[in-house]
Amino acid sequence: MTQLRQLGRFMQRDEISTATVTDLIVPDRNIGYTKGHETRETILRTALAILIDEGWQAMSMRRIATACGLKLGNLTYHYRTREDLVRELLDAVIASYEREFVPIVQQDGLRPEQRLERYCRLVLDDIPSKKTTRLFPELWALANHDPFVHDRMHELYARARAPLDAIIAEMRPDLPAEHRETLVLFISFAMEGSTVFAGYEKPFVARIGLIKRIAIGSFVDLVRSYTPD
Amino acid sequence: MTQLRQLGRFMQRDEISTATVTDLIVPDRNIGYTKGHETRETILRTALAILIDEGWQAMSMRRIATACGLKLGNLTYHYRTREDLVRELLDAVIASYEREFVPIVQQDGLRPEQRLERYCRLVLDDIPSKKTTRLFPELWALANHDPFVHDRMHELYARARAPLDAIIAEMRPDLPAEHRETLVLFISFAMEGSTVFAGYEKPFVARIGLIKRIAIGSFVDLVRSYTPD
Amino acid sequence: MTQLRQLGRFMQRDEISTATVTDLIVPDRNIGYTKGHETRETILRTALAILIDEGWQAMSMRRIATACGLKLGNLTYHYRTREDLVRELLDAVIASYEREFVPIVQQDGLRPEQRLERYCRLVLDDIPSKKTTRLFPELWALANHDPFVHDRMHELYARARAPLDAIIAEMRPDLPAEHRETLVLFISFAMEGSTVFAGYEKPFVARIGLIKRIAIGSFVDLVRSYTPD
Amino acid sequence: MTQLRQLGRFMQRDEISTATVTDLIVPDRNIGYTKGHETRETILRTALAILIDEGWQAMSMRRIATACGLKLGNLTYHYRTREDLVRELLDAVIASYEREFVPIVQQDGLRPEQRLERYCRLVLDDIPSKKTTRLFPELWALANHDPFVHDRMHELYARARAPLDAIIAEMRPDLPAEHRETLVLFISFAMEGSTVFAGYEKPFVARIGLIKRIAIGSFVDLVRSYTPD
DNA sequence: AATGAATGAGCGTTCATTCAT
DNA sequence: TATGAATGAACGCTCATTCAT
Repeated sequence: MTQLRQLGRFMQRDEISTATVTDLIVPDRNIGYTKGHETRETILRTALAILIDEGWQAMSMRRIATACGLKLGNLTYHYRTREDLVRELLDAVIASYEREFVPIVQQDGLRPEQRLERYCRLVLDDIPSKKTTRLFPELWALANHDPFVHDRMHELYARARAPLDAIIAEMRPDLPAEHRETLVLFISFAMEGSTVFAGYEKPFVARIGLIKRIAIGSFVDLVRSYTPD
Repeated sequence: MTQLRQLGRFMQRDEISTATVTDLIVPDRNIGYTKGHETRETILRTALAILIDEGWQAMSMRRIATACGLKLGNLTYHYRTREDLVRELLDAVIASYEREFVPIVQQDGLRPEQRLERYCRLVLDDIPSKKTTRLFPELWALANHDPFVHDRMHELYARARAPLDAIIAEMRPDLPAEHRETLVLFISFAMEGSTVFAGYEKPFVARIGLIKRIAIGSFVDLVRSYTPD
Repeated sequence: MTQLRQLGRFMQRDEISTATVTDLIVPDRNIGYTKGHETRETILRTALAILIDEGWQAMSMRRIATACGLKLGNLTYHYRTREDLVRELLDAVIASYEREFVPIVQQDGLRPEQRLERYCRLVLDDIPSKKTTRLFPELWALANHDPFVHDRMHELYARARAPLDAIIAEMRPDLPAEHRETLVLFISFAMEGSTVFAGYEKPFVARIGLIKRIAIGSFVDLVRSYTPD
Repeated sequence: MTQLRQLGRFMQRDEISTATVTDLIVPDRNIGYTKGHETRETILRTALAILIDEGWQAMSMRRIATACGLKLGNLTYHYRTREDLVRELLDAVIASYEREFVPIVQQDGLRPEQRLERYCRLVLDDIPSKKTTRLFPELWALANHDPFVHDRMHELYARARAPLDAIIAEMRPDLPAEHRETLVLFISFAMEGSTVFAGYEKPFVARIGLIKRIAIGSFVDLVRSYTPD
């Protein structure tokens, strides 16, 4: 349990993998002043990197400040409270996932089955990334005790499920909405569950290929053959 | 973000749901001295209750001590460091899950398909319990940054998968081990994934019945019809 | 003890009672540039309102700035240091009291006793105002640790006593100066003392009428019948 | 305004006048452990000394800790929050005043007028003490924004007025209660008002003798001759 | 087995002030 | 005039840990 503290103590700025999280877009509040905007971007990127590398508890204001090369006082100038920072961070992170996943299945010219397969493949391809593997379990844990995280996270998931719902509606126009939605739900969280087992540095990450095949095959069969009884 | 603090401020000892977690067994190191043993049990039970009710960060030594009615000094007598306490807590929690799940499928006289269904049903029935919904995401997050938690948790999962592996081996003796294991893995984490969406106080907890039916049907189909190609 | 913080959190700009303190006159240092002068006036008025509503500690540069709708940087342009602001604020506040009280007794055609009564009545009428009740105890406390406040405040009191001294000199030309001055002093601080008990929102504010009658009667008797022995 | 900070910076432990405030009685919570009790006594005495010497704002947890020779962590062990400390401090301070003033007039064998004179003399004798001069204005200012201080303080004053009420009831059994109480009130706050003018290091401290004579004479006359009309 | 006492580090936050633009 | 940015110090508080009794 103590390795976190030790990490925090000895880790230098450069060791943090900010490079892996470059797609955060920070709202530009003071148009015309680019400096502050860049600083806020750096802050969020660094905070996310710490969150990913060392976990929620390590992501303290002081830790973020030193990792950014900022003084604590200046960090609180840009984000007056930790809560402000966390909220904007979550907004940015979640927005980045939305940007990534929503346009996935808008590629026309594919049959719905192919689009289903493609959707699942893209989701499962993302699982073993360090960012996803580390970030989401953190969010799941936080969501249990923090309504804001809970709501934002399930909002993201709802949007991520929308294209899947559209695909299945095409494949199975006969299904009542509730059954269709629950199929979508099942497929969605069956894939999410793989994070803990086949994610970054997880025991079965090497088997992700076979897992993917089994999962996608199973999902396609399910959608094809499901009957509400 | 602040609700933890507020909970901590207003929550009284009695409100903690120790009642829901009565099945912890603490190793009795001092045979004959039952008092200390009971105290250690109370400590772990209380710690778990806090972990479940308020999250990992709230589970501080002070918090545990006051919730137990112990003085801090006495708590550190029983568990010299927080790490000691956490390790024994995780051991006890994980052992309790093992006691719960391992004997599940040893009921003879059932066909393997029935046992598969039964296994999945039992696992999914446990998902919406407060204890499971709150505890496991916490473990998943911790496992990302703490090798001890990582190892103990995956050890638990490995044991939990063993009966499923036996069932599928019976159903599909033709399958190579790797394929069989991966099927088991997929079924296992597909169910785990439901925690975040259909667990205690989660948005789709009401739909757990339909989810269960879809999941089990899908798993049975999968095991029956899977071909390694 | 925490209500200040809560006040600070929830109070909006408009709730501050700037309306009650409109009689501040700020020295215009840049004749011709009225904009800055108006800004300085707004700043002082707002600062006073905060001082009255929330106390000395709440009157921070940031708090004043946001309450004024100014940016902190701009506030420090107008008042380079907090000390500058405080000094000018005190000067303005004290000057406003001087403007209020000095002309009180210059109304001719009244007998000295009537003017004494009138003076006391005016002073006592002012006691239950929010401004006076809140401001003066703050000044008394500050004066104990800050020579500037001490000196400015007693300068104000000295000027406020002057008309009273004139009245009593008329009524009792026989009294030696020291005795007359001490009578003035006694009457003066006997009235000041009522602030804490019968001021704004104080326990005996409802009894201010009877208090006034007792006080004035007592003072008139005292001046009439006092003998140095 | 800056001298407070400088005082805080350069003042050493020994310079604080703890000697002037030795009559605080701290509730003994852990019977048997005298060490902690002594520590808490020292803490309150030191806190009071700082409050008197440097004012409310200077009485920070860090300031108190260093002035006591304690570490901050240890101070918060004895008083978990500043609020706890402040409350116990005020309770102790106010209790000490009660111990001092309540038994004043229980000395029998004196005529009521003599007891009235004696009461006023004792109150006025206390005014120029550093402790009283410094402490009460601080309380008055705090009471304006803090209901706890407000209530405790006026509770003290109510008890302090009780003996005076008894005396006047003896002298003037003909007076209705409300008139008697208001007389008491007037006498009481007329004396309190002298704090700001004739207290410790105040401009008219040298004239306290004459003030005392005028005040007491005036009060005796008032009680004797007051008519409700 | 239990308690009180103490330490040192860290937390989030507020603040007065300075300065470049 | 006015704004954004930054600094350094202090604040109240929580924490894991150690130790004498």
